[in-house]
Amino acid sequence: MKKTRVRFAPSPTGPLHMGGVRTALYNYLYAKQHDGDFILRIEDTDSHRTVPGAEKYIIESLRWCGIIPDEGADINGHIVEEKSESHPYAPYRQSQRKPIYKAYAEQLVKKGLAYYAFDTPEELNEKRAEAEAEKKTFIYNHENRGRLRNSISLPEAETQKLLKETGHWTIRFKITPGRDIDMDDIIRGHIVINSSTLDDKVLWKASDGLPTYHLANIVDDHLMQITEVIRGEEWLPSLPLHYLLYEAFGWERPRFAHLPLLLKPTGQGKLSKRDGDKLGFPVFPLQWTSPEGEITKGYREEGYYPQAFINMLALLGWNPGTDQEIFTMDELIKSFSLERVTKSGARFNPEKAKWFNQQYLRMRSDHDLAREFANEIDKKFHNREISVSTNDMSFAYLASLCGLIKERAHFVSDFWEISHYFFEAPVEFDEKDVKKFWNPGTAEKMEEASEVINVIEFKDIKALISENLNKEDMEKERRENINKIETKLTDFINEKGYKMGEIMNTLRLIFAGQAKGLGIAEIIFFIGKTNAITRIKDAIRYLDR
RNA sequence: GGUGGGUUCGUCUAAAGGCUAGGACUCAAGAUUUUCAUUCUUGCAAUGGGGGUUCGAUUCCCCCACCCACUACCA
Repeated sequence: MKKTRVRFAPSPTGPLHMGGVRTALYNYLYAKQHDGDFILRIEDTDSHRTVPGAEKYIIESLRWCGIIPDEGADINGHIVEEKSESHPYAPYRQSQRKPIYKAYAEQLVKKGLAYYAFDTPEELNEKRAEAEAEKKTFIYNHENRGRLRNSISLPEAETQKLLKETGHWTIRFKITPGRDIDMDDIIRGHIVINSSTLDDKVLWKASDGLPTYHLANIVDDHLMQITEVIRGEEWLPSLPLHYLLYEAFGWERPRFAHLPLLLKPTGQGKLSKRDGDKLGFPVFPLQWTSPEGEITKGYREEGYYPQAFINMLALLGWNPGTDQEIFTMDELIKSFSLERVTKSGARFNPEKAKWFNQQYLRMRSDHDLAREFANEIDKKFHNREISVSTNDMSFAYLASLCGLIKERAHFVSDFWEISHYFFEAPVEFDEKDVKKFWNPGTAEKMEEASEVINVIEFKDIKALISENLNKEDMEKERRENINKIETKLTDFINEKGYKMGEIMNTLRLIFAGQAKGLGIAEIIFFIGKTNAITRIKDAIRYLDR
């Protein structure tokens, strides 16, 4: 049994988008499930389209997602250029494999399966334009090649002369017409195509001495002993060509699987790189800065966890056949199968993506969340005093707070919005809520509430933290103290015959600036007695004018 | 235009000829809660159309419609 070897072979023409990440992911899952290798190969045979930084971006994106190539890139995230035991097929960048390809193309010419063509791009464009004017399509194929300038139509001497004198000739694959090509796709099953519909594709071009995608792809997949080619559906039309190429070389071909496309959330067409900013969700895993300096945000910068991002992508076009939706990478490796990949294109749903992140946020420990939240705060207020990350005392406070608010957020970046009033008194009060809850007599009730709070004997969060309790005791104490505050407050409200909603919401308005948020007892427990009373006094002064 | 691929709730999908077409996201309602959120319950909502084959089609076959991809010396 041959060792499973699959590859992800992106072209560094720009940032990798999420469709590309999914293709890489499926390759990776398949490889790991079969105890095989996942190879990264850079297909940069079009030097004009190569974008500086794109290659690095692709590798970093895959690393962020936890998709680490076994071959192709080293542990530092650089494409491997020198052969070694762990990288026997180096270099893994096609531009650096340049010397390899010409001989293979020539080999096909010798076999009579390919030929030299001398038509210039301008000549061909002209032909295409002419055909289009007649509402036809110009195809470089068996019908036309006899009328074009190539080694089939031209005398041998002329061919030799042109090969020597011109620098822009190409080698084209000679398609024999009238053959039904039987193909198998792991996802789509049996497909038949007649070779007459194919054109004589360029395999190699003298202008830059480089192969085209098709040749480079087949040669490298063969040389690198690839066993399964898992790629996007846009390659399905090239499958017959690739079958014929393997046949022409006399090589055993890999098995093929063509993945469904990722479609735009709204409107028509496949998800494209431009959709991101337009529709308000990222299309890229990481932030991308174009060579022109234009910045596009990625999932990482939007606050997504890579695990959530990967999980979401895995389920876009594949399902396990069960109701399970949350998967770790290891679980994905165990459950994945190409047979259960969907055939039809999948429309990407940004709402579901957020939901996935919410699920992962909740699974996170308070400690981890606190660290992430501290970073957020530092980023937000690097010039202000609210810096909690460096202070152990505050960090414990943060962790405890995170445990309380994580149910209410999709992202850590939501945390500040939800909990800012734990760090500083509200700077303004919601007008509607003031109108609703601040009536004649409210000030007096708040005075009373403030007195009640003043006499409650409780330890606030800071006091508990300073006691260095263990986890269980801490949790127990926390609950007991919050309960105590709550009981005293409700007793007061009931004894006075006040309305629960009225008093509680007014207090919330005072503490949080609006009539929504966490439990009053929890807020008091966190901001502490002194702080709570000060806020009430200040609010009365401010609102009771 | 040509070639190929596809088509189940708004979206992602399950049902490999056989229970009332199931689940998730979204949305709505209710319960819980001092508010918001969470949680729980309930609800809305689909087999593109037409022919076959069959006792019985989401499923198999044919035609149509629509969507998508490809159609470069790009990948």
